Amino acid sequence: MAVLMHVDLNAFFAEAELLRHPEYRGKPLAVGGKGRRGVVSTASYEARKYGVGSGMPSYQAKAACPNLIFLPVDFSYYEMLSSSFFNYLKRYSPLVEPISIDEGYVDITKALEGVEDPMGFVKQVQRGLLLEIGLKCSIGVAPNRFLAKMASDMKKPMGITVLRRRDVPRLLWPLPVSSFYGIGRKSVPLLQKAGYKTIGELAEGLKRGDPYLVSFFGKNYREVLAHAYGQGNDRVEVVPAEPKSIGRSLTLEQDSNDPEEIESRLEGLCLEVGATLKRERKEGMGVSLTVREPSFKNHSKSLTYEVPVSDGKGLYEKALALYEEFFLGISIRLIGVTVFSLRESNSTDIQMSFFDYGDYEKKDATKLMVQEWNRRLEGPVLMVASQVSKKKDGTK
DNA sequence: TCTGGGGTCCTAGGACCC
DNA sequence: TCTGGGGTCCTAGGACCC
Repeated sequence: MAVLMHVDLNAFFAEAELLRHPEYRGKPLAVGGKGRRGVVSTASYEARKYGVGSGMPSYQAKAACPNLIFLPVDFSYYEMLSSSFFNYLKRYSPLVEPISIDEGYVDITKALEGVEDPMGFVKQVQRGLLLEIGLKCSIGVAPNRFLAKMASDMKKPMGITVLRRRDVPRLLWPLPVSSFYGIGRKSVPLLQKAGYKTIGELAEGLKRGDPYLVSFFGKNYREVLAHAYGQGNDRVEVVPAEPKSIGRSLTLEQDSNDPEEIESRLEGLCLEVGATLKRERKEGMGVSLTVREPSFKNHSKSLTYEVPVSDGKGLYEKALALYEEFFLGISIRLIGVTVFSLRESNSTDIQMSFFDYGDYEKKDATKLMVQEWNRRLEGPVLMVASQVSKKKDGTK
């Protein structure tokens, strides 16, 4: 049987700030958006005593805790620490799967062979992380991903929880359905109304095949049933999955219906997405524009094209067309743009620097590049312009 | 002074093809 | 005339996670 650890960094953003601001240690601290509409990303444990927590509007956090030290999110710093964290984990087993910036799975089945004190091994992982990098973590140890994840949540901070299948009735079933991984804000009240308050009650209903639950969970039914009885996938994927979409969004400081303001924000977002596409060497066949109304009602318009979007400028043209066609004049709280149907971009920096070939078929772009080379080298012309067919656009 | 930002996955309906 | 059925792609919306 597999042995998996789920390692979860405790109050990661806050602890990361405390590492470089030791003077704030012992004081209530929160990391989040400082703007009028900002929210708390992470609160330190001291701040949590005041009721400050993730998702709370920043102004409310400051009201709840007047001494709160409030710092902006510094993602690239956290990413740096995060990669140290995952590299550290790889010293115990090569089978490490990052799940997010602050948590991951480690398959320690092999690593534990011949180890006399498995609990000591796990304690060493936790202590070493604190000693060497200065980060606190909670660790769940279990025979599969689901149980390991549930286990790491059970003791925080600096907890270690072993959750074997035989422990499920005692340790998992008494928990409220809200703590079940995959059951969120919207589902909890519905399940409660149907009489399922604890995971144990849910497990019983699932086993019984309650038609309400069958329809409620749909194609996930079998997996949820397995999870409720402590069974599940035990594979740890070491090779990172390719991203499926890249996007940016922005909540405006004030709701606006001013096209000039909105378009300039949109352009900024598109340029950022374009920069990420370039850095990740990706291009996308689809563009989606998202708008949130002041009422919090979301709308999205998306289109798939025949020619990939690979840079910020080309993205902005498409996003702007969607904005003008569908959202011009309406009042907006948030605007976002996403590129999807990603594929590997084979464009090199040299190709990109010659010209923007976003409006051309890819093969034509290659022809154009040859032309460009020939022109610059004043060498033989290998192709003539008439052979290059210009395509209007990939818009369907 | 209500409610961020970056993602993944699922559902459902319509178009289209065979 | 009285309405197939499966598969795939696209789009819009929404739940959920960190």
